Amino acid sequence: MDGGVGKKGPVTSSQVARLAGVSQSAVSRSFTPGASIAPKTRAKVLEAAKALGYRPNAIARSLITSRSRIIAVVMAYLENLFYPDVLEELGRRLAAENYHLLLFTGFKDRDSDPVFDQLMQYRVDGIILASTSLSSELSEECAAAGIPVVLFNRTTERDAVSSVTTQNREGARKLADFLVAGGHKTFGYISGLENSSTNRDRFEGFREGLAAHGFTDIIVRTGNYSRADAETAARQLFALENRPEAVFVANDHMAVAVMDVARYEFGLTIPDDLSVVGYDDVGPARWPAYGITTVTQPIEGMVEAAVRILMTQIASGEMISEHELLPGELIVRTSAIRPRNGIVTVDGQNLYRPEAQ
Amino acid sequence: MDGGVGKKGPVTSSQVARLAGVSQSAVSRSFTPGASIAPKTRAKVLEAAKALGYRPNAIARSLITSRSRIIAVVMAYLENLFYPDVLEELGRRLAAENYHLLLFTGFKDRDSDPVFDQLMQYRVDGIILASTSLSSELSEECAAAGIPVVLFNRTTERDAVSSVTTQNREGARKLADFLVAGGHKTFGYISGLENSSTNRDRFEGFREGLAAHGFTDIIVRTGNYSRADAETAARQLFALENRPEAVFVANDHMAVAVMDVARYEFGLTIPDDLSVVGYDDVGPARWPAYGITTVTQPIEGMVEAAVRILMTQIASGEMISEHELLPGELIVRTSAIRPRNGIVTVDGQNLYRPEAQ
DNA sequence: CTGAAAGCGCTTACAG
DNA sequence: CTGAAAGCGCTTACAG
Repeated sequence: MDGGVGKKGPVTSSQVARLAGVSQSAVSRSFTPGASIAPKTRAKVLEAAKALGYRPNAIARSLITSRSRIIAVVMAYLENLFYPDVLEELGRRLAAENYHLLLFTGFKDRDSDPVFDQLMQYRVDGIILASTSLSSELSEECAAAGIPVVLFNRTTERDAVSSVTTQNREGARKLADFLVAGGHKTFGYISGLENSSTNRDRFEGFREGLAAHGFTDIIVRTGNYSRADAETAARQLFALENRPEAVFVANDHMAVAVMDVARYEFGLTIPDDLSVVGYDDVGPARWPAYGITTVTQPIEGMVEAAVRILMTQIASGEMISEHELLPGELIVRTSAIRPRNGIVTVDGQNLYRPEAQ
Repeated sequence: MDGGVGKKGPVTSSQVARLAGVSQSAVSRSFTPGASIAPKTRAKVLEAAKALGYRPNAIARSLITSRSRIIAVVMAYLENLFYPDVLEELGRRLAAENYHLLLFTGFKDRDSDPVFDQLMQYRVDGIILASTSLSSELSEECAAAGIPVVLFNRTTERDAVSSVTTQNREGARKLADFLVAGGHKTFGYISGLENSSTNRDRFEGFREGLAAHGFTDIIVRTGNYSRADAETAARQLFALENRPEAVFVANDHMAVAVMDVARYEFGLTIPDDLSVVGYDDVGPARWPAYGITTVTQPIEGMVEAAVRILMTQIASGEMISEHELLPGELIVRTSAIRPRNGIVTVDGQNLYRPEAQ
């Protein structure tokens, strides 16, 4: 019997109590931080617990405290490396708060019902929602059920549900400024999912930015945040007689695909024949083969905010929504022609900050 | 009160029972597939449940059945896209089996104790372990505690714990054959984590394969499965006076970094100046910028096997270990000089199958 | 500081 | 097919 773990399944607090010669309550108190228990008693209990290999049953504890210490993370697809990065940071952060991460992924991002049902059955303490199509439906259902929800990297019209995003509109406007300052005259946009708030904000910011300089024509194609669709969109765009000089792709994940199509199918040289800018500052954007000029989304800050909002709401029991809006930075690399002015170097990174001059 | 969900928290089976005019047992039976309940009674119950927005409390159910229907997935890092792909497939597959996925990630892959403690407290029904450093320790602790474990993409010396891997040794041998057939005479290897079984198998297969053709010298550098370390290793390798003509990088994730260093820091043309082969067939390996000649690891098959092994063990209660060893295919792309013979095209993919001739 | 007792929301023999 | 009752492993007033 290594460590006292026998065939009869996990050890219970009563078994520990018997061995330690105390009541079952005393065992429970020994494992509850801040409970009123004599140090001596506690020591006896911990010794017995160790001898038997006892660990409190979190399921039983949940039932009585009606706190599962589980946070559900809904992330339909992980194809875009941005999300695995977020997931890793969430794992770290939630563990630090002594919470656990129940992951919902790999489902066809259409109907929320099955997912919602599971969430409810496990009485999760909170939900982080990073799935575009599901957002509105699911978040309303959860809010109605009194479960704290934070939308991650997206918002809905309803103000009542908390969200963490970055300043997509401002970021996209900066990209427009950057491209105009670089001397480009014609522009294309390869969009993400058309009903996603992030896509809308990025497109609007881009349009506003260009309009401010008198450019009102943007050739738009749809990439749906997927590599395959982005490739198709790029093919359409580059086959055009009047191919735009600069293309803003709604995220880096697609921008990589767009650059591949430009180079390997159309023989274009980047940035001489075509400038490409993206969004997110995801891994491949930093690889020399791509060197994408892009706007960062600060994952650590976003995750920290999401967890903080959730913890606050769980602790207070109040459903007061918060909206955290973090800034992003335009990082200048090699995928687009650079303007003469406005680029500053900070910590070895080239940033576009025209206002700093 | 939308849907009957009021302030007093989730609805219980007793409340449904009262509304439906039946016993609480009857409500429970209505939600238990195969339980003995009259269709009429069940209809009444379901109606009442719907009116109140009732969902069975999975926590309470777990407590009594001592089945949590939760599978823990331990995956220290998600930097290598292979793992997010696995995770997505696991999400799909486990959901199909009506299981849930508790994810442990983002921890410093050193000491297993905190992770193990959490696993135990939640009484997970099974564990899928895809973290190199933790494997041996954690898997033994879990086995001792009677929790089914499957090692994913790794094995330990102890035969007692189940595992799912691909034929790394055979795959690496094929790569050696391929490179020799391509006319290469000098060889390098950039390794993964040196204590990982996968790395050991790949290296041994490679060495055996080369030795069979009379090549016994391999210049080895350590990449630890990380991009940063792989870059350093590549720099060392390429700075050598007698740089090898062909390099086998232990996985595609690192191979991308190695190719970047070769091209952008050493000005090498691939494959004219240098042949690179990898392993896994991960996303970027398929991008035209890399086109890595590599050996596949069939994610769907691996996940299917891992889940199947777990389900079997959970159902039987027996701790009989299984070892699933899936084959991989050598896919020929553009990162290495091709041999004249042995390449066949199947479903639009070029495979190296010299024996098929 | 401690123990006896109630109770969290279910499942499941048991008796009818 | 149905209901009353026991019990899963805990936490937490309550009384001492």
